[in-house]
Amino acid sequence: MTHIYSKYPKHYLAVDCIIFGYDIAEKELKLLLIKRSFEPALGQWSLAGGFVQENESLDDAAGRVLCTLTGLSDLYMEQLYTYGETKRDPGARVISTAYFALIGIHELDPEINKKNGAHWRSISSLPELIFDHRVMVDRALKELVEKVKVYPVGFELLPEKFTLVQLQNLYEAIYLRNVDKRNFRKKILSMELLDKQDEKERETSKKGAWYYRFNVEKYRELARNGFFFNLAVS
Amino acid sequence: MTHIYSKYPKHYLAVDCIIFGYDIAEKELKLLLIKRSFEPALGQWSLAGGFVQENESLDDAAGRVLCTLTGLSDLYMEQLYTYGETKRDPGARVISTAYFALIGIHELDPEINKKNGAHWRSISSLPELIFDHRVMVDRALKELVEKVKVYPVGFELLPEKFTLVQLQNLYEAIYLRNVDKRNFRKKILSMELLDKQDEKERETSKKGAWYYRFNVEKYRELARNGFFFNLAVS
DNA sequence: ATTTTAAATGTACTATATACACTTCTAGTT
DNA sequence: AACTAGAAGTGTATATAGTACATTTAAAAT
Repeated sequence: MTHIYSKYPKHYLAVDCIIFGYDIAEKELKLLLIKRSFEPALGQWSLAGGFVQENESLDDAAGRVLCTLTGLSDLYMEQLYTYGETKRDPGARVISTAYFALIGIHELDPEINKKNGAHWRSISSLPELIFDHRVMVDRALKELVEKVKVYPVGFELLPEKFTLVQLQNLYEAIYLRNVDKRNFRKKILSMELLDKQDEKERETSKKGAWYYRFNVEKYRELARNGFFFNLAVS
Repeated sequence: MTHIYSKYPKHYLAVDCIIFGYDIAEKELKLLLIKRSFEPALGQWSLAGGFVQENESLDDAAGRVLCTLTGLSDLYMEQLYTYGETKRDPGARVISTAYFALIGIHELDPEINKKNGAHWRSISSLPELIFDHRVMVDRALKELVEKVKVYPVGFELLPEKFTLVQLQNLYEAIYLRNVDKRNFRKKILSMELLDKQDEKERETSKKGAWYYRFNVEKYRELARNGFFFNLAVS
């Protein structure tokens, strides 16, 4: 007996991951891209992707792709959009769900990258990407800008301990504009979500800059009570 | 010769549409739901959906489903989220991309609804829905609330001509809270996007309320120059 | 003429966002 | 020991936007 749905066509389904990182030294937002080692489009740059298997959800598939590539699990990850144009992949019709992920570059072993053909590339000078991957990246960038305004996701791109200067530089790299130092500090500190550490970062200045940590528990507690994170600039 | 992707599994792909309408008289947000006339889940309530065909994009599929159901094309429509849990449909593994659409209830011929088994149901008293459709609706509702704050999409739910009272009632129905009449009017009128008509709505009061029209061209022009629509309330 | 009902209107206050420049700290140099 | 250099750190005044709030106006019905 044929299945009730059997008169409908089936499709290849993929996930593609837009993986953001932030380079503290260069003060630049980066993307983890793959130099393809297989056809079609061998040798060209692409997002990390993979086909959705029978027994895994979309989220699982994206998590698997991310974990295979980075060796990391429990990354910040979010579904972005599903791209379903019939001709988007010249190899065959493939529908692809894009995910964006945020990872601290420091967490990632450069050896793993080498092994996987993965490279961090600056947002400001991206190579040409295959298929509609550039469209995905542009959407992810927009989403990231909106997201960091009202959710404390920027911290995912920094190490556990970070300075206010580093945090501000990150926001400037995402917003692509300068932010007033005093207003930025006033705003973030007034939320009382950052715990000042007894330790200074001493690489970039003689004076040194105090380390802070983002207090996730406190944020969750406040958010439950209707608190809204906000670091938007106009 | 087998195709390069042939080692990967294929999947059923569907679209489901969360169709919002607004009842001016009842001042209530509504959803267009289907009483299923086929298995699985015959007789239960569901969103309007359909399978994605070989030769159509996801957007096309959603447009087709909407058009089949309502007889209307060029509806306001937007991709919402893709649901890919393996067991979400008990009939078979089906990945579904949810779209939300906004339509003016007045535009829709009640006869077409009858023919299609479609019914407008109040958001405040929705029946139980099949599969994960309730989850889709909840996400769409959240999205709608955020959307009407910063984009002029609420007008899609009203007739061409509407009064400020009707517009405010719509926002109150979406926000699920009362809004100050004077502040609301001040805000929307200061944007100078509404063209006052020489005609009054006379059904609901002796005095009558002036009709307005939303000026799309003006909005587009302003938006190009960095203007941001905003009818958020805190 | 009076009543009734919903539409229409303005101002004072509060909170948030923005603009802006000097002082502090400390390692390295003289 | 004093000086220099370079980045970290800090406060206030102004402008803008958000909020709270009550009376008048219009017109149909009696």
